[in-house]
Amino acid sequence: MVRALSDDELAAYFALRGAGDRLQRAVTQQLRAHDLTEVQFSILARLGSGSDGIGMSELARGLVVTKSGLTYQAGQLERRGLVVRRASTDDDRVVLLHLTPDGKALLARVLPPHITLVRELFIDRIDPSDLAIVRDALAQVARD
Amino acid sequence: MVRALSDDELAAYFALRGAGDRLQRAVTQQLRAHDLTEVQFSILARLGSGSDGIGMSELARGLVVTKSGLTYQAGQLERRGLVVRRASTDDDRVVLLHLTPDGKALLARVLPPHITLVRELFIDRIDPSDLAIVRDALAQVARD
DNA sequence: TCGGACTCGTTCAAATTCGAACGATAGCAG
DNA sequence: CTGCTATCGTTCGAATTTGAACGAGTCCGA
Repeated sequence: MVRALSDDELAAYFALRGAGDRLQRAVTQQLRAHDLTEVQFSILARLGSGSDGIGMSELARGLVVTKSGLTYQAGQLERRGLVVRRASTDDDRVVLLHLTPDGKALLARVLPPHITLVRELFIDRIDPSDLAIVRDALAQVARD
Repeated sequence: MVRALSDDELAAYFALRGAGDRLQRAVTQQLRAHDLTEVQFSILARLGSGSDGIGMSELARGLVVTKSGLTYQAGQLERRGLVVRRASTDDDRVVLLHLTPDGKALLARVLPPHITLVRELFIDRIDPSDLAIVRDALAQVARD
């Protein structure tokens, strides 16, 4: 038998979905001004967070996209000169994706308003003393 | 000047995205056994939560989908006999979407495992004494 | 070293999604 | 009542996303 969700539990679940949707909508809309989709931004942001390139499969696992979807978007970004593909020296099967200088420059333009948006919609709406609780709780959900 | 996000804030942001993605992946995979996409399930679930039909635009606003996307999916569900379109008596522009008996039956089959999944991945991972805090915090984010 | 199982990134066709139209209806100020 | 504006759901073409192949490379036990 399945135990139904209590009102509190249901409300928490809806709040999680609602918060995610809300943030996604706002981010998507903001990115459109820079001709970037959410997926494309995620790729650039992930590449920008480290100094080395990232393999396609590893990248696809981190984002919410299939390998073939990433192949397509990597092509779009490469066509715009924001990203380059390079062969891996370690593993001949692997294609490493790297940011170009143009890609870094675009990321540098897009990131500040993105951070402002996250602050406005997420961080600033949570009581600072609750933030650690929320962070830890959500991290448990995200955990594999 | 944009104030950067602190480590804690950034971790909270990533945790939110991670939690949402994690849940979405698991739900999507589970629904595939019933030949339903996440969007289709959302439509059925929303229709099932009330006894009256819901207008297309109102429905689209609640879900993360455009009006034209909803037109398409409503067509898919109608083709499978899970849903029917009816004219609204109040407003001739409005098309009300209703669950059919088959739609209700399918929803009744899909909901229990869905609830079990939500419990397993979300509710049970959060300390019960923290749940209210998480719920309220996320509700603030979801708020318009 | 061989062979089988796995992972890599890509290709392809099909399914889905989007945004910009559009015709029809509602609501409201004058 | 008459315009004007907004909202309704749909259509259309283009863009994106998916899943199932595939060829190539890696790994590991026999």
